[in-house]
This record gives sequence, structure tokens and C-alpha cells, in this order.
Amino acid sequence: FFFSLSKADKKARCGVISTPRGEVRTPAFMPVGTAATVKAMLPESVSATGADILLGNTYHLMLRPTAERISNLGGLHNFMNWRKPILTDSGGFQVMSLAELRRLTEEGVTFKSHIDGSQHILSPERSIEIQKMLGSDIVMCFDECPALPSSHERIADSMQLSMRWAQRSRDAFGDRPGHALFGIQQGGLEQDLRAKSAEILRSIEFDGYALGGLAVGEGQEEMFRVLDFALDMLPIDKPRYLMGVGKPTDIVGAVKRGVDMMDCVLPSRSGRTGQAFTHRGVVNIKNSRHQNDPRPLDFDCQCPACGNYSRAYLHHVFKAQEIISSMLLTWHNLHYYQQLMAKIRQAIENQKFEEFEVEFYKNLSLGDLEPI
RNA sequence: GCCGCCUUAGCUCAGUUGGUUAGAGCGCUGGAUUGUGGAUCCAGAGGUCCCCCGUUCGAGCCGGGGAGGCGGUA
Repeated sequence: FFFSLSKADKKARCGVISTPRGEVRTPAFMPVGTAATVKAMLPESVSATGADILLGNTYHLMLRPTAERISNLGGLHNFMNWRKPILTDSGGFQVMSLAELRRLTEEGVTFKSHIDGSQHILSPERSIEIQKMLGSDIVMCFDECPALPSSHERIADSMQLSMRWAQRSRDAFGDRPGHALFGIQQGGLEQDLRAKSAEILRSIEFDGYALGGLAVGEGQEEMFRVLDFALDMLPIDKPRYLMGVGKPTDIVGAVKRGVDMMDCVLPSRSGRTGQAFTHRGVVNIKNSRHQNDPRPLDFDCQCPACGNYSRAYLHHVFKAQEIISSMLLTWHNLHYYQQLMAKIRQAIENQKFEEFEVEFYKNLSLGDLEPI
């Protein structure tokens, strides 16, 4: 497992993460496949959009179908028919998003299953064990992601806990050739806490470094402000992964500041809830203005949804709750995100990131309906 | 023909002994959604309370007549 940077344009950079399962071109966007599937998509279709790597989720897979079962069936790649690299989240985020169902101690977190109410324990050691059983290529440390806003003291305590868990995750991971373990920086929006967190992680040493605890309600401006100082605290020669981000404008801004990897449910979830991302901005296919519109969703897109179907059709199948609606919109959104990443990488390669950014924002400002 | 029940938002229905601007669910029109609970949340529009007459300070509610629907019966 190794990371090689090929070019940089100011703080933005592009490169390749090499793994035994294949290469990941960076900056990379990773579609989320929580429950061993990118919902509404065949793995080969996800691959066709240009995705090099997927996300899987420890919390969800441990509950169903269980890590042991997946392990016995040949690992997550084999199980879900995805042969390229997989990054697994540690379950740390669910500590926050499922907060009403958990009890947190120094040892770890006791969850109550949302499926059958059964008790489960997730600790750094257990989370790493599960991620190993899944066969994850990039394993994430078990951390706590505190909700914002929160007091400096609360964020500090939480960060320190996550750092103790990071050390335990490192110890539990051991030596695993061809596989990587990423540490997760915490510290909320506080510069001193981000610095302290980065210092601890660097002393432990990881194969990559993630920024956690962002995009949790603080707003884009605040997130960018934090990225402006937080990224410089992390090793320059390792992948930097901004977790859970984001909207297209978040991605462009994050890459500009030096982020190499991102993941987000937005393109896939939005595909199921009627929101489409286009080079001319967000289109809500639910809106009745589309019901007689013969034009494609995005006239500058080569995906199956834009190539073969009208807005009127996409509107109809969404309103009728037909399964193909989720399929087509998810496909489009993932395709759009990967095209965006390809353009970003090309721009960095050509030292034209600024020109790219100007064009990107200009298109967004034009509105989605012209030209016909 | 007679008897009974019913008629309130686009749909299915609440609506107390008569008392301010008549409600709900779904649907509709918009919005939110950032390490996915196929999740969830927010806002808005929409009513000749079947029609007419009456009683009353005041009627979705009480009385009379009519219309439409459902059921029973000759």
C-alpha cells in the first residue's frame, strides 16, 4: 500500500493510492455502500461511473448480516461483487448519528441494535477486528464524532478519547501488508485541538489521515476555515481524507485546500429522494415544472439517465415511486460526481485548477434550464 | 313503493351538550438532507360542511323539505 503524489497546483494535489486490489486516483470521491451495496446500483455500474473505491460500514454490517458471516463467505469484496478497493468506516459516526441508542465509556460503545433491539459492543479492538474480517483495504480508527456546536471542553475531552482509541486501533491493527489504517483527526472547529490531535496521530503513525467531525452542521464557510489550518497539520506525503463531504462546491473547496479523498451519501441518497446534481446546479426532479419537459436532466452528461430519458420521464417514475427512478438518478449523480473528480484531477495535472474553479462556479450560476 | 344509514379538503374520515379564523392521515406544491435506519424533518396551498327553508344572539351539529349514494324489504 503506498501513496504517490504526481502534481500539485498550489495546495491542490493529485496522485495515486496503490493497493493490491487496484489503484485509486486522487482526489477521489468514494460512493457509500453502507450495507454491502450502493443502493439502487449494480457494482459494475458503480465502477462504470469511474469510482475506484467504495465505502462500507462496520456498524451496519456487524448487525446484518454480521462480519463473521461475510468472512465465512469470502470477505466483503467477494460477497458484494466489488473487486476494487474498499474503505470501511469504523462505526464511529454511528455513535453520533444513533446517539439515542448508545452508551459510551472509555472502553467503547454499547449500541442497541435498531433492527432487533439486541445489545452490541463496539470498541477500538472490536471495530478493527470486524474491519479485518470484512477484508477492508483501508481501515478507519474507531473514533467519536461529537455533534456541533459544543463547548471547547467537551470537544477537547472527546478528541482526547478518540486519540486514546486511535492508539488502541493502531495496536489492534498490527502489521497487515497491503492494507492501510487511517487515523482520524478530531477537535471540532478549534485550531488548538486540531493541532493537538494531529500531533498525537503523527506520533502514532498511520498510512493516511482523515479529518473527522466536519460537515456536521457548521456550514461550508466554517468548514473551509478549519480546513485552511487543519490540513497543514497533517503529513504532506500521506493521503488526507475528509470524511462525509459533500456537496459539489464542498468538494471543490476541499480539494483546493489539499484534500485527497472524500465520501458522501449525498449523490446516492439524493438519487432516491429526487435531487439531481448537474453541472448547472441542483435539479429537484420532483418539481412539477419537469412534467412536460422533453429535455435531459443535464445536457452535458453522458450517463444513461441523461442519454436515454427525459426530465418528464424521470419526473414521472419518481412520482410513481418506480424502482427505476432510484436507479437512474443514483446513476446520474454518481456519474456526475466522478466526472467532477476527473475534471478536478485533469485541472490539477495541467496546473489549471483556478481556471477550472472559475468555470465550475460560472456554470452553477447560469441555472439549469438553458440552453434548450 | 316503504324502512334504515350516509353526504365535511383531491381521497379516506374525525368533529363533544349548538359557541371565535372547521381538523387529521394520505395526496398535492415547495424546502431541508454531508463517515446512509431505502430514514427523517420543515413549510405551504386546498372547504358553498350536498341544496333550500326554518329555529336560535349564534347551526357542520337542531327541525322541515329536496337531491344523491349504500343497504334492507314488498
